[in-house]
Amino acid sequence: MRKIADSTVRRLSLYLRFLEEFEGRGVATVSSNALAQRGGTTSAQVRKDLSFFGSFGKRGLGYDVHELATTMRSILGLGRRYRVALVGAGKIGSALAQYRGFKQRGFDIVAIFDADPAKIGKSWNSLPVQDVKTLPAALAKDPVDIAVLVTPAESAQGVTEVVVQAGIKAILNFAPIQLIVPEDVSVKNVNLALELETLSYALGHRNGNE
Amino acid sequence: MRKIADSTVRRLSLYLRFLEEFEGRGVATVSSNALAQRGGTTSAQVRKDLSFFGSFGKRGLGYDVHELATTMRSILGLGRRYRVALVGAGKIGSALAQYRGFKQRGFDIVAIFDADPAKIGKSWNSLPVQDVKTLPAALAKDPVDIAVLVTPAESAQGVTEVVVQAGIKAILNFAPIQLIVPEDVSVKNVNLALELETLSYALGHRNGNE
DNA sequence: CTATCATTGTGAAAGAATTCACAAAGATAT
DNA sequence: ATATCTTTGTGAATTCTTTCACAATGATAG
Repeated sequence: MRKIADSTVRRLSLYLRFLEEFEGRGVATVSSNALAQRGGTTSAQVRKDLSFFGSFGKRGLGYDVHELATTMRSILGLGRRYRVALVGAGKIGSALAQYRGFKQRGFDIVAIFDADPAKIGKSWNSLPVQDVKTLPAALAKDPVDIAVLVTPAESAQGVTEVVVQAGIKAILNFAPIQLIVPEDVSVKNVNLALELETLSYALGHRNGNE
Repeated sequence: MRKIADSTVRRLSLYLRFLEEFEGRGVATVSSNALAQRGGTTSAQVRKDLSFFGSFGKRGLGYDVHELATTMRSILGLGRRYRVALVGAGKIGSALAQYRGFKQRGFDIVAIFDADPAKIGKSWNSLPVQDVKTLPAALAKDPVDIAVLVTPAESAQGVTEVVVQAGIKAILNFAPIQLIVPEDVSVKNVNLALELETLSYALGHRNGNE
């Protein structure tokens, strides 16, 4: 399949959220324009995004909410649950472990690792914090789909190599460095301080919103 | 000044981080290529990004690390500290309140608000959780620069209107909805579940990393 | 059954962002 | 000094993304 832009995939994910919201409210059909307004984009953008994957609407009527939601879930690979390992049991890691949003959307945190002896052995949300040294063995026994890295910047690349070695193909990285990975491994970066810095830039240059 | 792309600003923020790292290691000069490699981009991209703001390098030599870092900080508006109010004292909010990364980079959380009577009055990291109803009065007395919204989706727009009314011009939004704001207010969205969903898309379509 | 209205799907156009490629400037070695 | 090497800054070319605009399709009202 043709390469789909990251920005398109993100929007699909948003559309799905809106579709589920409409579904919950019992709305049966929705137009590209309604989706667009809810997502802060244009109806042409919505239709173009969908068109990369097929044609799902009815002219004159719009899209069947339930049907489109199902299609979106299938495109996004959300028809199954994902096993997630969390590496790094610091402040942010702790919040993620407890955050219900992940589980709600099909992502189950099934293992937590850290290097700090003070944390190893403690239980978090009923999961034991394991020694990161045991990560290869643990993942060999119980493989996971996704690793979430919440380590300090200086240990992130090392941990990356270990999880890649363990066969993981998807990493959500909170450490503020660019990870080097083989090209069949997907990495998404989240950098909270960086988001604040783009806001401080905007405050200094007063140019509207994103 | 000419409108600068958001992607450029984000990269500048990354470059600054690398520059500070080089600075810490006592490196005196750096080439666009060195910065590019560290940031997972190209040297032409680095030079183009910088060129929007001026010309800071020496041909044949590169950039003075300290000088460029100072320039970047000034461009990004990081020559000062920012007062931040946190709205929403849930799991993620709690982690952010404790996260040292913000303070380190000049962002001080100075007030926390929530609507839940069970949380109001408790202290978090030595800051009292205040009733969100008192937000307008509190911000009138002690203004802040940035609001971080960590509320449920359904209350986010309401809170937004309150903080906008209070004169805030920058919002970091963790709620999974598109906030409607006047155009002189900057909004940055962070949506963790959405990041995981782009990973699940990638896992299903096996197309390399971001 | 006909006219009108709503809405999709999509090529083509416009607009943005990235990469290329090279002259200009300066560093370094001999 | 001179030749060679390094690296910047930047227009031009390219590639990617978004928006436009409209024919095609079907719904709806009279």
